This record gives sequence, C-alpha cells and structure tokens, in this order.
Amino acid sequence: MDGEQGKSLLKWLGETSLFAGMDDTYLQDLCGIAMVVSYRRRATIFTAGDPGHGFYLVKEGRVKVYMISADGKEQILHILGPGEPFGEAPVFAGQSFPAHASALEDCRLVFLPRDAFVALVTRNPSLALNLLAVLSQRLRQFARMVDSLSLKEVPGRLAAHLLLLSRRQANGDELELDLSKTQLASLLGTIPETLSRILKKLQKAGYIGIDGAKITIRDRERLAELAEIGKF
Amino acid sequence: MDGEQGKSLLKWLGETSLFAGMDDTYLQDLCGIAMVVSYRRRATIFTAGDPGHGFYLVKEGRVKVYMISADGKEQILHILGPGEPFGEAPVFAGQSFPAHASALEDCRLVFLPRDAFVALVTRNPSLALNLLAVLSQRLRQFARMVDSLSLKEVPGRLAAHLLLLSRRQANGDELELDLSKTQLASLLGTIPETLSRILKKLQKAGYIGIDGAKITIRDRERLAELAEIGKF
DNA sequence: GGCAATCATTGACTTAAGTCAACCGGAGAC
DNA sequence: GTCTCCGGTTGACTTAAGTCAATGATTGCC
Repeated sequence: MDGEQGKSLLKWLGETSLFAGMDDTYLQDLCGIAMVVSYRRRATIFTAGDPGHGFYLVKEGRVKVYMISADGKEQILHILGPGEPFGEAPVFAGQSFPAHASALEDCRLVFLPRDAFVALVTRNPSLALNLLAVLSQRLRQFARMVDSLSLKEVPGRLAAHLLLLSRRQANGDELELDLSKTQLASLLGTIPETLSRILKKLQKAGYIGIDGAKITIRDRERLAELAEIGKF
Repeated sequence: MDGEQGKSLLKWLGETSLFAGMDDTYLQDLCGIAMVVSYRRRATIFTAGDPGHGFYLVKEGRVKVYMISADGKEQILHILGPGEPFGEAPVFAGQSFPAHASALEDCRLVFLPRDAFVALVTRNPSLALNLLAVLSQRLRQFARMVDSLSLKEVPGRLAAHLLLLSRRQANGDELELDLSKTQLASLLGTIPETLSRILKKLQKAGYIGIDGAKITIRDRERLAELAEIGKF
C-alpha cells in the first residue's frame, strides 16, 4: 500500500461513524489490515452461506443486502451507502453470511479481515461501543421492518418510506426516489406492479404528486397517518 | 441485597452465555448494580417509546417482545427464556425501547442499569465480544424472520417453526408446542384462525399428526421442503 | 362445582396483493 | 437511425389469508 493512499484511507476511516474518535495509532493498525476492493454494478459481493472472513465498509457507491426465495423473488434487507459497514454478523457470531450482497452501482469497498479486526476490538473499548451502537441501531431497523411487513399494508409501508426519504433529503415537500421502482418494490416487500398501482392510487387520492422519480408530498398529514395506521 | 442471594446471583450470572467466563471480580461489580424484579403473567415490562435505562436478563419464566399495530394486531419479535437478555438496543443506540415486552408466564428478571453496565463493558473486552455475538446472532434471527415474512407463505413458516422445535426438543418425531396457538400465530405473523386451518391442512396432507399441543412429524422430508420453498 | 373468561375451531365471505400477459418508452448498441 | 432490451405501467384474473360470526373446549376463579 503506498503512503499517499494509506494516509487518505486513514483519514477517511477516522471519519466513519464506526471509527470516529479513534486514536491514530489504532487507525494505522486498521489501515494495515484493510483492503480496498472494487465491484462493478450488479456484481455479487457475497452470497448467503459464504464463510465470513471479514466485513466491509462502503467507500463509494451503494450496496444492497438481500434474501432470495426459492422461486427467485428478492427482499432487500438494507441499502448501504458511503461510510456504512455491512456483513459484520459473521465476524462475531461465527459462521457464514446469512444474506446476499451485491453492488447497486459501481463501488469501492474497504474489506476488514476478521481475525485482525477482532484483535483490534479487544484492545479498544470505544471501538467496541461504536460497534455495539451500530448493531443496536440495525436491530432497531429490523424491528421496524418486521413491524411494517407484518402489520402494515403496502400503502402504509410506502408512505413511511416516502416520509423517511423526505426527512433525509430535507428538500421541503419535494423528494426523489433514489432506487429504481423495481428495487424499491423489493425493499418494501412487494413487486413492481403493485408498487406502481399504489403510487398511482396515492396520487389519485391527493396524497402525492408523481413525476418519474420525483415525488411531491401534497398532504403530509394524511400520508403520516397512513404510515402510522398502515391501511389505506 | 442479602449475602446468600447475592452469592447465588453471581453464580447464576456467570453461567449465562452473556457473562460466561468473566472474572469473579467483574461479576461482583455486576451483582452490585443488578436488581432482581418479578412480573406476573401478562404484566407489561416495558412499552415501545419508554426510555431505556437498562436492560434485562430472564432468570425464570418467559418473556415476549412484540410490536402492536394501530388496530391491535400483535407481531411477536422474540420469545426469551432463562439466561437470555432483552431490551439491550437502547443501551447502546441511545433512545428508547423500539418494542413492547411482557411476561408470558410469572417470571423473575435481572435488571441491569445502563450507565453502570456501559462502564463495565468499557473495562471488559470479553464482555463486549460476548455482547457483539449476542446482537449479531439476533440480527441473523431477524434476517430470517424478514425472509420468512416476506418470501414464505404461512405453511412454510409453520413448517420451519415445527422443524426448529423438533431440533430444540430433540425428541425424535414428537414435539410439543410451547406457546398457545394464539401466541404462535402472532410469532408466525398470522392469526389463530389461519394457523388452525393450516395445521389441519398439513395434517390432512400427511405431513404431521396433531393431538392438542403435541405434534408428530410424519413426513420430515416434505416438511423440510415446504419450509425451504415456502409454498404449499 | 359451577360460572366466566379465554382459547380453539369452523364456516361463509371479503380483500389485498400476487400472477400472467401485453404494451409502452427510453437508453444504449451496432 | 433502427433495433433491442430493460424498466415501468396497465388490465384481467387468481389466490392466500384476513374478517366476521358462531360454536365448542379448557382453564381457572369464587
């Protein structure tokens, strides 16, 4: 690894929420074990059942983690962007990856091999706490997801997602879908046909305006209620 | 806290998977901050949104962690038995409990207040690793649950659950449901009526025999296939 | 020991959402 | 420039599973 790259990688790692506030000496160790890898759009990063010899941090691009049913239907579990880690479960709970991961866009990832990383965690309580925070946060997301899949209908899930995007993008009542509708359907636990119909239904009912991937929230009040109640 | 109880609590804590292999000095600290609390069957332990000032370990009895929809339908996220922790998410990801918890049976819990516990984790890398393992394991469970809710039909989920119970109880092809059918329905993301019909359907198809809460697996092969494929 | 309350089962009906198939339109390939 | 392919949309139809209601079966409470 050349010095210039090594240095900027160190700086970058220190800015991720996982390693924020860590001593430079530790970050140096980290850089020593880190490997930067690239994947093209649609490339498979790992598959359920693969032995997990380490985990990843997204440096550039976006990644999806998902499950596939026997007949090929896909359910996206997470979308990860720059700075976010994924594939950590097998690092601490032994075994293998429980899900598949692939690149949504061309991307660059940092791979951290398991053993060296575990050793680092052992010597570094604040890193352990950061990790615990990340995993706890993810458990929370999963709980919401189960709640939503089991107790809400598609319109409710969609409404919740639109409000989430709106909050994230902080652009008033305007927002832009950052996934293809096919991928969004998979994230919401449905199929493109259904998503398409429900978007239109929400538009007809005056909840939203649609212009391609651009959505305008027209009645935030009722959209929030729909997300809450879960039924249209 | 009297000496006799304090001593046995220490021994008990040392035997849980979370604190296994921890030094007695640390366990002593732990006992110092632990509080044993009792709940009657059906009692609420915490509610979604409650500030999480600590987490719990089940000492005796069983606990359910669940979500409730606006119209009262329940989805069980976990069932916890002796030795298992719950409510840890808010300890590390700030904020409040994301779900509800209540006692399935009269039970006795150990409550560990947040701040003292975090301090302990900081000084104790092996505890941190144990915790990371527990949370990772739970993430895995959640991934399976999302998979199952989104990509499998009720018969598939039920088949998977029966096989799980059979493995856990290790009693050949005989197994006993350890939850009321209403609670089982809630765990599988359905309602008692549907569960009842599907049990009967599996019986008619020769997959299982039913005698109250006692189930006999009659065709493990096809049951496994059903669990895998997810469709009847 | 009998009454109330909860749990389980069954039937008739409704409905959300999936399937299958056709079609449109834009992006990129040649 | 035209062709192909993929993503999105729409319509007609099917189906798994939920709702509502009634009835039994158990459990446990005075």
